[in-house]
Amino acid sequence: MMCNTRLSLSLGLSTTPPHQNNNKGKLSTNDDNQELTLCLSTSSEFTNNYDNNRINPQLLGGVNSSASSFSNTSSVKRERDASSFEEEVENLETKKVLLISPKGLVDHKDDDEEDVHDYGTRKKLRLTKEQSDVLEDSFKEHTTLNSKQKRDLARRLSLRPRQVEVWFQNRRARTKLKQTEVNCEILRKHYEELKDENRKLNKEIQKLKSLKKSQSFRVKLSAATLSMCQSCERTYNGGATDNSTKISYSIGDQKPHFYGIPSQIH
DNA sequence: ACCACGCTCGGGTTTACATCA
DNA sequence: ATTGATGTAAACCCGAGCGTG
Repeated sequence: MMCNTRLSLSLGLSTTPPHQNNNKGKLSTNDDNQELTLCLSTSSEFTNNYDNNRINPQLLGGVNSSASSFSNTSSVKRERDASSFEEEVENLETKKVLLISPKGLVDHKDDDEEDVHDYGTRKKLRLTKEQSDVLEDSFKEHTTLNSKQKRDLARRLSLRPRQVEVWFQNRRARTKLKQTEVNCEILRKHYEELKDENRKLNKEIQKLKSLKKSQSFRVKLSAATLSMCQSCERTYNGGATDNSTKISYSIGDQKPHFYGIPSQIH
């Protein structure tokens, strides 16, 4: 257990870290922070103070101006079960020393405010099995939530509506990703089939080419039996009488014109 | 019609945490 | 027992679209 006692004293106007700003990324000043606060606690107590009672980390840490400036904390044991706000306040009351302006400590966190570690790093809540199951069941019924459904679900699961909203957003993203993977696999199989078909067709082409070659060889052997091509009327007449092997060549035509051979090419 | 505002969503990213070698 | 790599998922950021006053 960490017992590094920390003493923090800060004074003055501070800027809310972007990551905890409700206005998503837009920096804003918080006039309410114009207060003098002195906190004495262990590091884990700092966590509780900030997570549950919304002390601005600027007030705890002092002069830093970004969330990452507070991230040098050791890992904090995650809280699987959401404890009630009252319990947290009670814990705080026994641990903290608050000299001036308790406002920051006693304000209940808003729906959109997230949990953060001491010094401003966000704390990641793991949903319990039961919470996940309920959310999954709800997702099966409807992949999006209206405000009332969200609130009801949040109340039922002791979560903030924002957490329910985020869960559904991430769940939809996961579903889509999975579907994309399935589609990708289908396309891959289709591609393999086409490749296979293409290979077969190429084989067929090679067969035909070799057949054509052998036929052309036969033509050479029976060159003397050529006769007129009826379509182009160009003649290389060898005077043969057997028209089963007759062939004629046309000027400007690469393809030989066959006679007597069942309509293979012409 | 235009504007400001709030809300929600999708897509992408960050990061706390768990697990495993 | 410790540690680094890796995967997962909660939380976040941002831009876009829509409804409303």
